[in-house]
Amino acid sequence: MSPLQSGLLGELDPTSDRAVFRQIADHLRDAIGRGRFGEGEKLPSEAELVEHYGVSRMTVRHSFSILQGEGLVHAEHGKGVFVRPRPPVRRLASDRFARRHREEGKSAFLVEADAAGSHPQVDGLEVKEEKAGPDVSARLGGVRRVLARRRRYLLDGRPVEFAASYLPLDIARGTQIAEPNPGPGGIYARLEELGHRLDHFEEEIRARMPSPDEVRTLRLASGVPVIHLIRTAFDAEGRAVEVCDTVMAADAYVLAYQLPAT
Amino acid sequence: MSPLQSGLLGELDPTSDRAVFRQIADHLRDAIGRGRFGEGEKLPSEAELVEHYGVSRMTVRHSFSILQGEGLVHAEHGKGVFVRPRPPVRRLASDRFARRHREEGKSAFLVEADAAGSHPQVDGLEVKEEKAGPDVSARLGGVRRVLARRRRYLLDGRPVEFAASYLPLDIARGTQIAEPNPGPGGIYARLEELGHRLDHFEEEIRARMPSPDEVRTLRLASGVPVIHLIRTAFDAEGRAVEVCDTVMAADAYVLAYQLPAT
DNA sequence: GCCGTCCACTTGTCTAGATATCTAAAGGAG
DNA sequence: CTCCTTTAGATATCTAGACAAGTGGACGGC
Repeated sequence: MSPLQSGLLGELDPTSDRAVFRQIADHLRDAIGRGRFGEGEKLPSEAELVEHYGVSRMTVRHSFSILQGEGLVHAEHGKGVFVRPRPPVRRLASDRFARRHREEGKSAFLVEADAAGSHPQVDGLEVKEEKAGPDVSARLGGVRRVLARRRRYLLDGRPVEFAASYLPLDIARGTQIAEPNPGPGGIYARLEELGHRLDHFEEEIRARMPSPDEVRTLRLASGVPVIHLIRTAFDAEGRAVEVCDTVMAADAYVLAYQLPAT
Repeated sequence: MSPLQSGLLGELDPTSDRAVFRQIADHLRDAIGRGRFGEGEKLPSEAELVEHYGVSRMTVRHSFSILQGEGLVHAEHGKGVFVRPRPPVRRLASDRFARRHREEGKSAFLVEADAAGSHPQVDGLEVKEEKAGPDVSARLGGVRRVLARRRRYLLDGRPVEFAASYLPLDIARGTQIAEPNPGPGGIYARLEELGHRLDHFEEEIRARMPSPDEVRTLRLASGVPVIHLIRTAFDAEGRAVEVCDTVMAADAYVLAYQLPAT
């Protein structure tokens, strides 16, 4: 174990009433903030910090767990604790469902990812008829049974988002929307061909910590929230024709909207 | 200490390779999910769980810390660990800056909160001229110095959001925008009176875990992310006339947007 | 009735170990 | 040179205790 360079991290303040593990977390956070430890770089090992601060190992681990909860660092078993690199973010523009994009024939996800130079993938596709949950049913105007399309999206091999689309059965049953591959332009193009000219979308955005299921599905590091987006598509007659429920890894996305001032 | 009702929580599976503290966290999470412990209700004390599972206290505490990180529970020193109640959420509609609302004379925050039956407050108001940070400068088209307006918003005494508005000095200096109270309709009404007819807004949304500063300012429970919203206002000539940087407690907000399908 | 003290119960912090498991590099057998 | 074993160092899990500090009720003095 190489000795820790003095001055790299400060010393504990025994007069402070701030808990020791918090002081150590503060030191490390500060050092990361100052760029003393760069992205992806390894922090001092637990043993080194035990030595440096003269505390027990559990105390140092507690400090690390604080920083993990903040999403600043991540631990790798047998290797060390590393500054978490900020992954490239995908920008979701508010015009991503504009008709002109749909007419190019590829789905919104694939078009955008290609443009950003990433390798996109779709995964775990599942299409089936099922009973609508209460929330979905309410948003679709009370329908009981829906066609559900679920899928997961990956960027350069990393899962970033999974989504479920729900459509009323009287619209989707027997159409290409009920096929695994909905064809060029995606289900929105098919909806318009079926006479449901899309008028507008409503999106609701929440952020929260992920459930254990979501951690698994999106392979989330600890300290990474999710963005929960619920989009409802309305046709020209004002009918809700689709609800899309999307959960995104928050560190992979920026959502961008343009609002009129009128 | 009252004995734990048997059957309330399961027993450990010694053959499982899942860590004990995770199994306990799973049991508690499951029990909360099933409504076995309702919102605001007290979970069994550490000592009771130590007794029930036959493990050491640190192990039980580890389980609790997992659930805290997920935002499911919160601990109160000397009292117990409680299921975290879901606070009422405030819905931010995408037309909240529409001119027709501005003309009513009250600020967007106060109007909405009153409508929702809550008691709104604004706090820590600070108005001053300063050097623009690189991000703000870039968004405002390269201006170096700006007027900064900072404030914190509270709902029924709970801080839910703090925001900083930045305006180019050549627009704001010497106007009512530079006063603590910008007058009826807020700074957007003043901007329009000054000849900057607002054309549209751009909003960028991110979600992440809060910094320690943000935890303090918003009095955030652990396991609650923040929504970071950056809005840029453009006038009819296409000039960026304001950047507003807002950090919101994620558990207090739903953002709603309406998008055209064209 | 009121007020303070005391006590039981609670979570918060910290220690000093033990054992397990994973990683990567060094070293030896073939 | 290749492949396997060993080994050092790293994190993961768990224990059994110690003392600190906040909460709230019981109880007694007044």
